[in-house]
Amino acid sequence: MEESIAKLMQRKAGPDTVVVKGWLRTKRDSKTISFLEVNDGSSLKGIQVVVDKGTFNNPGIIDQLSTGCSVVCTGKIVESMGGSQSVELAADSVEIVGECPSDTYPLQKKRHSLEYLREIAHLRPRTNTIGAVARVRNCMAYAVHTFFQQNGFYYVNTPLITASDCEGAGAMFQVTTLDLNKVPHTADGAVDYSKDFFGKRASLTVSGQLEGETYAMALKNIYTFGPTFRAENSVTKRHLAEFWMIEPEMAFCNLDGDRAVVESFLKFVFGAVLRDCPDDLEFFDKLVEPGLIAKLQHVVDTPFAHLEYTDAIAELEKAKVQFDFKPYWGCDLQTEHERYLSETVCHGPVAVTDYPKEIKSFYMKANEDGKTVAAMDVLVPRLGEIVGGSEREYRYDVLVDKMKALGMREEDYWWYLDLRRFGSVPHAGFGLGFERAVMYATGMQNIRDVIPYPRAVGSAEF
RNA sequence: UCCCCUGUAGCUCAGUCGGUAGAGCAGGUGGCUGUUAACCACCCUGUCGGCGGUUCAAGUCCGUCCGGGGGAGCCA
Repeated sequence: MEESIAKLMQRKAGPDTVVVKGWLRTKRDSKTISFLEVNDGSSLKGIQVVVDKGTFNNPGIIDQLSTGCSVVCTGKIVESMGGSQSVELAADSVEIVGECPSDTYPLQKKRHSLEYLREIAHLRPRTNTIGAVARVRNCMAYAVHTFFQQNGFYYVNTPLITASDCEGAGAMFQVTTLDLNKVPHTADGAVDYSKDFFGKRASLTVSGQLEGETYAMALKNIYTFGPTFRAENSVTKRHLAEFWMIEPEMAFCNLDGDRAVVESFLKFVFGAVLRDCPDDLEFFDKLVEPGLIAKLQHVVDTPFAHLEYTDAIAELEKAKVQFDFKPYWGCDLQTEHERYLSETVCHGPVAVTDYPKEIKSFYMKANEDGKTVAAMDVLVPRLGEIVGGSEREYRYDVLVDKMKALGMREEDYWWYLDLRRFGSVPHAGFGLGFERAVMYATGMQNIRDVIPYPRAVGSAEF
């Protein structure tokens, strides 16, 4: 394996000949000397390659170098005379691997708008911002697996194509091989899905939770981490049609246990970014969200507060600030409420639990009071909700009654109900939208800038 | 789906009361310098998103369609 530029720049000056491969970000020329900044994505800042035209064997090549071209440079690591880097490469040779015509190359040595970069999503990872996002995203994905693996969770791959509409979490994308110009019909005029690929109507999954629960009933602690799809007709900076979700599920676990896992999980993931991506975070802190590092450090250092929904509403009702939406018992918390609870009441992350059953999903465990369910949202400063979770209803009769009340058909969930018939145990879990977490860690304001190729309504270029 | 904003040079944007378009950056040329988004001078660059309308005259006003952004709803 070749040494990355990030590794090379940690070296001390030495007599060894080293090779630098990467893309030219900028060239600063003078009569006798030329400075090249070469980046290979291993760090925000590239290595400075210095060409002394007097001793260089191929000075003509310098004129052919332009922003974006790929190069192979060989030379020795030397101490830098400039102020912005400790070492640099004194080049013996520079070779152009792929040229990059400057009159048509869409990226320039200047700041571009993120909107413009979205139009050239295939080139934008070469920019500072999107490159840094990619490294932070990678760090977080690795940390997610590390956290669960270290704590005895098994990684379960739940299906992407499903025939069940989990919890009605959102509009679904239909999956079919039927000829849309010749859709087969049954005698009563409905679409005849028995002729379709799966013999029944199928869709892309909106959540792997129900399938995840089945494996938690065997492996005790599991997690999923994969793509999820919502055909929601919403174009916002916080929604995607295709996004990645993390959904752990723990058997023999109640809501308090769930809350404890969330807290250590979030602290671990954000802690990993603080530890492993300091340069990228500094960049985001400086140019994207001032105070970002302090915000993340605060999440890592502060014990999460805990408020029951009823107490949270009481706090909101006595708040001195004017909300756009007046809070009352039974209302769903608006983002403004969530931020107030986290920022003003708790001064840090807070888990709000025990919500009214009417505003939560069918599978959440009913509490003794008959009014609330064992649900939990983790709220963080500046963002609001970052995680939603619950203890699941594990009592067969209670669950069936609830489904009936909602008009759900038992036979559609026969396998899910089987879990409550055969060795049922209290269990709990939560879901985290990975891109939302990456937004929080980077300060990026639009979800389309934290995933390589965003899919949204009317937008699936590339 | 609803509401608001927006579309002008390769990029970021200005363009007043309607009178046939301008700056910075990028690019080109030359100069200068161990430079750091280098710097200095000069030069080049336009179906003003599309279509239609009002007007002597439309980048500017009106209608409509398309693209982009933000908010609401819904959520992860």
